Amino acid sequence: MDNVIDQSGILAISTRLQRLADALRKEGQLIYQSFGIEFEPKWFPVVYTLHLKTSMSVVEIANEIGYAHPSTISLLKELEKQQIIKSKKDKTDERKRLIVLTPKGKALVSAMQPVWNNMQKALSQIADNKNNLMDAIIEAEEKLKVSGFLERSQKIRLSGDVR
Amino acid sequence: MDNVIDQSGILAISTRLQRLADALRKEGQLIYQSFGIEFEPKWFPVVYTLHLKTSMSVVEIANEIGYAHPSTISLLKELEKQQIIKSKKDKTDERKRLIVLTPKGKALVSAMQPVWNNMQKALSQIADNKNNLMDAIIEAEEKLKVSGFLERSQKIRLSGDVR
DNA sequence: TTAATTTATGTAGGAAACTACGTAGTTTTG
DNA sequence: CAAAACTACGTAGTTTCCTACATAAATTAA
Repeated sequence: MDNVIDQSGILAISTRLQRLADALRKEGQLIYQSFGIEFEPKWFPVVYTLHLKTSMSVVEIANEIGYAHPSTISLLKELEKQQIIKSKKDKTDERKRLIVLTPKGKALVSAMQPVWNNMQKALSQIADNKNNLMDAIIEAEEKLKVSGFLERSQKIRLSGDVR
Repeated sequence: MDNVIDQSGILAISTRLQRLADALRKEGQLIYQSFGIEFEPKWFPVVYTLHLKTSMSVVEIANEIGYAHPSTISLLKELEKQQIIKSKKDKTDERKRLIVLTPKGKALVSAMQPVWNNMQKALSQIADNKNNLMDAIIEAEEKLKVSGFLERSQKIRLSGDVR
């Protein structure tokens, strides 16, 4: 609480969230480097998803990781260039591209297991406090699913709350 | 917990943080609009800071809001174009620009008080759960200040934890 | 079975932050 | 007090996501 933004409290929450996301992503990058692994934090959602689900279309991946599909496409381009994934046309639906991990991709996933394990421990240290950050995120997202920020604002306004 | 990324848990925490930040910022924009006020969520840190501190240099603002100074400069450019702030050279230090709210900026801050009040209530609804999101952020940031993500990762690695 | 709609993918460009680097004042130091 | 170091500001370009729009294949409906 040593600066104005901290004091402004919850109003700057999206700023705070983004700052934290940024910090963790950047340090995550350094951790992969420190393990001598060529991998970028932003690739994690796609690669982890393909590791579990084997073969998916572009839009399926996008939905799974909660990204817009153009963002997913550009990640897939990078991963294809790195030969971590490859894709082939779906025989039964010519529109679809089925994405799979390459052998190199699978080897990478294996090699990253200890890194992910390590990161998980470090992140748990950071996020598990009186209030657990991951749980707080999940809870907030659930609230938002029930009724969004705008909707809540309007309900509060209509309830005669003009102070 | 209905998709792979949710299940991957804490490893995707920076993704989750960013997604939430994005969602709140976008809805925040809609709330300002619904109140008929021309204001962007990203301006909040600068404007709120100037509201409290009256007159500050570019770098002082950047430090206060926790942004890199070039980010601050581009926000200040927008705010100057909107005539919400203005700046003048510091007489005693020719390098510095002192930034202040214009009368229009001050009027805007007044007009936004009920909006900020409303948002604060809506955000509290969203963020206050079994785990309070804002407190969780603060606690995690404090942990990071003591020892960063990378540093913790390395300590965990050195402590013979090779599982 | 053609026309309308929906779905899957792709491209282009935008938003909100960042880093790297350069210039010009200010302060410190030898 | 001149040289070196530091500080303030600015520009350029990058990163990681996004939205808007286009096209083509598949499905649904008339």
